[in-house]
Amino acid sequence: MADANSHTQASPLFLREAEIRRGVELLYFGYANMVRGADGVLATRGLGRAHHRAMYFIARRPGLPVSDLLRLLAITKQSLSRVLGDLQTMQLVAVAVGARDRRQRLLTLTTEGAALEAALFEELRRGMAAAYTAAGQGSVTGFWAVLAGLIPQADRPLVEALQAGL
Amino acid sequence: MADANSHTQASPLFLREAEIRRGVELLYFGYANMVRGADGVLATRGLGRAHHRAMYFIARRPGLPVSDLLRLLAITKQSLSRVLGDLQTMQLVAVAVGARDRRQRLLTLTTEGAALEAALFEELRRGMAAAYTAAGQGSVTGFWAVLAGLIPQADRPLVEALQAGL
DNA sequence: CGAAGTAGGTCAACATGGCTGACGCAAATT
DNA sequence: AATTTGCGTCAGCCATGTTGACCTACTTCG
Repeated sequence: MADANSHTQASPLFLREAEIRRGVELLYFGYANMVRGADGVLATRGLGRAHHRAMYFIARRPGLPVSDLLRLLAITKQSLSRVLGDLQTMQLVAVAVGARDRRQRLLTLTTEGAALEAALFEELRRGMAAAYTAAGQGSVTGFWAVLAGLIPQADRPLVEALQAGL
Repeated sequence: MADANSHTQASPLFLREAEIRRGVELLYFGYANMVRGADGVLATRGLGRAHHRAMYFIARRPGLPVSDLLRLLAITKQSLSRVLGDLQTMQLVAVAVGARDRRQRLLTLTTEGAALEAALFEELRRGMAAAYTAAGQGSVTGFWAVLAGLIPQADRPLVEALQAGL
């Protein structure tokens, strides 16, 4: 890590191709390894990564309307409906009619769904906590800052809303 | 692990669930947005993300044997062979018989393949460079450190070999 | 040398999770 | 009253992953 700072003066080199590629590759492998951890748990239930993503966001924002989940996942409603159908059939997700807007379907995890999500999250937590610890707290801020910079302006409110009021 | 936390007063909170979830989410959205950038270029050629990943690593390590590419992508050879077949048919990738080991097929990009990879890389570069700039150089080191920590020990040499001798 | 292991290719069948397009309905908005 | 919005659904297609079986060519090792 002292090595990574070895170009102390040279700003012109800051955006060199090698540094971009390093970021691309670490992001690729880091993401792949993070999600791989949960696959084992998912397999025991016959679920896939798409189910995990949906459950994750529902856990994060109980009462989430379908339209919000669609925006977060950035997939079509046809794709989501298959996943959501599975989760409802398996009694992992429950829907409620919106109070303010009765057209909305508000999504929540059932008790069983919450338990499964917790088990899945534990897999993510294990890897992420180890990475935070190995890198040190100072690194975590930088990690967040660069990743936030990858998200287009237009999408940031979506992500921030997810993380608001923790 | 107590040691890594010991330099702040809020140590017990360092690995709080909210901070883990923030990392998970930023990693998810950051990765998704990075790769989305190249989709437009890929679509003009009728290619998918799997083709991009293969071309990326071949560009990164010209003369890469198939077995190494398989390890990097972590997919089966049957899956890869479809992708590689497409790329060879489209004259984007060329194969050569290994000199030391004649069983090996060493992969390289053709001139046309290299041009396409450059265009795809430019899409990645744009987003990553903007994120590096917005976050600042200090953040980039932390970004790398945390991501590296997500990669299991066993896989690190693979990634480091990719980045060696830049 | 001969046996065993390795690098790679191939056929076939199947699963997952995206997509488009076309409809329909109930509820909210104007 | 007309329009828009939120959601669901049928039907079919595509990209990309999987398993398992089987094959050749080449290298390595006893």
